[in-house]
Amino acid sequence: MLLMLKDLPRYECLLEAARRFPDLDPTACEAYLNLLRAGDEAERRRESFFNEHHITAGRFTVLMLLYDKIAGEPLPQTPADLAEKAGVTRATITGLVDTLERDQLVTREPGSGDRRMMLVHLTTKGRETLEAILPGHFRHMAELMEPLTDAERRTLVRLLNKVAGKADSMAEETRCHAAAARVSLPSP
Amino acid sequence: MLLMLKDLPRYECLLEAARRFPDLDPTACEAYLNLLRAGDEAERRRESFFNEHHITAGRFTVLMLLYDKIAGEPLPQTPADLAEKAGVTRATITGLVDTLERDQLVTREPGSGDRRMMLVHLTTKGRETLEAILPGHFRHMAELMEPLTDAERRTLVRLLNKVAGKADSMAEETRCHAAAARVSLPSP
DNA sequence: TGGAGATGATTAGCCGCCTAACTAACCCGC
DNA sequence: GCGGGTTAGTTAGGCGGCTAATCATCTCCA
Repeated sequence: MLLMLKDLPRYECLLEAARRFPDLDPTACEAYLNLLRAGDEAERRRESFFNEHHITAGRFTVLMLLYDKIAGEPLPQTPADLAEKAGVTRATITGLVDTLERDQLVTREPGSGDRRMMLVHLTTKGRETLEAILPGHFRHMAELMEPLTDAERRTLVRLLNKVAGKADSMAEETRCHAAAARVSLPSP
Repeated sequence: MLLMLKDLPRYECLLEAARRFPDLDPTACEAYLNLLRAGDEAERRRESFFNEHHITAGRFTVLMLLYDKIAGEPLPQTPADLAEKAGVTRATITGLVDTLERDQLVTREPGSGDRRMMLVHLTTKGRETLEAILPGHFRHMAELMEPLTDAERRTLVRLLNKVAGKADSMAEETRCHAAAARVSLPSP
């Protein structure tokens, strides 16, 4: 969870500041700060909801990934798969699976063939825990989005997708620069 | 930073899932997941930018609060003020100010009158560090929001404000429940 | 066939955020 | 004045994210 300003600067202040900082684009800045704040608020509500159910967002995500295709069968997966789908490093998954295994919500087993691989399975207790949380979680989402009409939700999704796409391409660029740096400096 | 799904479920999957979970509102769920993902992506880009300048988002926020009114004079403030404005606990501010003081970007001094209070000051080095980062930070914001037109930015701000307002009122409600619980259970 | 490099998972250590508990100082009413 | 509740700041401990380094295994090619 990120540290964020509780009360955002007013737009007039941004205009004022833009006079001193030619790089400051007031409408971009306003949109950016509002996005960070709304995302942060939503995350805090989410974590608060999960805390009431004695789980964390990270653990919940792993359980959801193992539960997978909500209509289908739970599917054992490797830590690397989970890391890829969750968008975190494998080391983070190791830590989460450690605590989930301690609480008997998942099990770890050696995988098939390749002896480096592990397979993480959802246990019956894990499935029951998840299914006990899900309805409340869905209601929580619906409550948070309640002030938006369906049309507004569609608009919001469209605009957020534009921003997320841009963020993605910026991340890509950073990775390329890093790779290029590694090539030009073979052994640090 | 929160662990989040990299690829969101498609809308058809949500419709499918809604048949099994009557509490699932597909458009709310889609908007919610997109908000969390976009917020998370933006935070990652932000942290990545700050890392390149050897600072963290938390430390940057504290420096900004001390720099304050961008056009005005740096203003010493108490840790409690900083915590309130940043939306974190006082303990978090203590930790951030510890490292900022170690790096000589701020100083801590006993405050005026009330001997419990401390005043955190921005040092010259702190101000110079911040001013070296700000232009790039503004360009970073502008780049991320570049795919949106001015009209879209205004719309986005309006919709995000609705959601943030709702999140705020939900948090308020939680706090009231907690307070009520404390009253009805005088000594745990 | 055998060694180099790639790819699994894990470990160790840092950081920021949280809550809960503590200390010191303040204020207020008797 | 002085004792009780309140408030400021800190400390201690936990968690979850990250990177970098380690170890085991696999793969591929000379």
